[in-house]
Amino acid sequence: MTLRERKKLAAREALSWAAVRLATERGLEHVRVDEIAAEVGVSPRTFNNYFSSKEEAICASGVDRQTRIRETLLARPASEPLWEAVTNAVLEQYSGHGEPDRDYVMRVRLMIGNSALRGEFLKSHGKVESMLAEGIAQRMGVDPEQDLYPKLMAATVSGAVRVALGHWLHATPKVELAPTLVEALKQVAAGLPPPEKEFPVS
Amino acid sequence: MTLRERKKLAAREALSWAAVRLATERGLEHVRVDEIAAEVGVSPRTFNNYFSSKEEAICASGVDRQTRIRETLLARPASEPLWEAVTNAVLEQYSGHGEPDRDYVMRVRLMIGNSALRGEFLKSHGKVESMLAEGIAQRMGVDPEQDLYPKLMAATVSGAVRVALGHWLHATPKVELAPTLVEALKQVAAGLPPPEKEFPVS
DNA sequence: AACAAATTTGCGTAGCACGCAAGTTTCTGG
DNA sequence: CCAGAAACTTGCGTGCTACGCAAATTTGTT
Repeated sequence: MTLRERKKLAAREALSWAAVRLATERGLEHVRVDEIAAEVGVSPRTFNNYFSSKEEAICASGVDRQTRIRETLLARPASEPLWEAVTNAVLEQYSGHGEPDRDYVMRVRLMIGNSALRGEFLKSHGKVESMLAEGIAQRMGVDPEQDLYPKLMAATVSGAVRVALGHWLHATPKVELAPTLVEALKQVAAGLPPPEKEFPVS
Repeated sequence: MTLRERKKLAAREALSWAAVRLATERGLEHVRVDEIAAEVGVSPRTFNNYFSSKEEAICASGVDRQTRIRETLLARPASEPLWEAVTNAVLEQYSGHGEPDRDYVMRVRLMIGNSALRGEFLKSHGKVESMLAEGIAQRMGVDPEQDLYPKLMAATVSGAVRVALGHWLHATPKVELAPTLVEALKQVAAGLPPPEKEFPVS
């Protein structure tokens, strides 16, 4: 990787993290773009070369990492059934911060809590969803524009992840993330069978 | 319904439609907030009392209508199985413009095509998703904060609708909307079984 | 070392969201 | 029908922001 690219990536990440840090400290509305730029030692104009809003900058650090879900998925053994592979790929994404990653929690809470960020959060999940769809299509060897399946599965998985994240954040008493993710994915993979109040007949 | 409320609603809809009309004519970036306000005969400041951006205004007309999905769902006969009721509720939402509603097509195409609007589009679908989750929870008689199921199903359905819409818009040759929706919903309700290349056993 | 390509930066501009404090319309109860 | 209250509209002012453009700087290539 060339120097240029490394520098660019570093700047991008630095800006994103600075944005997150300042926003968690003072609240998003009390952070100005200039300050984020200053924090990194870069001109305000440059900030806008990387991101077109502070909201985007805040979400970027998450998206960038999760965008690799495509590769993560393709790296799974080909023998694995599709749903299993996808589930494992998702879990790998979130296994870095197994549980006690305060920073990560803060960031997600920030994103979901602040209404100005929720929109950008959804937008960012959209990007991840595209990546995932590509990965699925590639693994299945089908054209994602022709066949509904990949996008459908990507949307479903992405939705499940989103819901699981939200639940994990707000649940009282606390629950663990990984099991919640697994449970959510298992349910959608089973077609969300309506929970029976009585025991189902065998 | 009191006069005040009627006027307010009328203003809101007028603003939203004016925004859509102007945006389809000239492209979003060549529409200024002042013009939208002028078109409706209202002060620019008032526009911002209703919407906090042109993007929001454009999506609003769609969201407002679809927000009724909660009532639509609750109005379905209680005897109907959940998935069936949800599917029918969704179809009802989109049956008004069965197929040839040019205005509607233009608006959706505008929203999905323009990158500035895609974010707002996702945001708006998020609102619909919440409504749907509430409806499902209410119909099931469970607490949506406690039980994952309603949000999970809402996210899944909402994702399927989104994908179906996208496919319907871009597919060549053209496909019909309703069958596409039904197919997408059927697939997610079945847990997206991996399509077999060979015939499945039994 | 020298040239080409990409990136940063400052400047200028147009636009926008929103708080606030009148002014205006609608609603309510007597 | 008529006050007084409540809701909504409007104009103004302000600070922030996104982005085009062109010059300066940095990085890559031969």
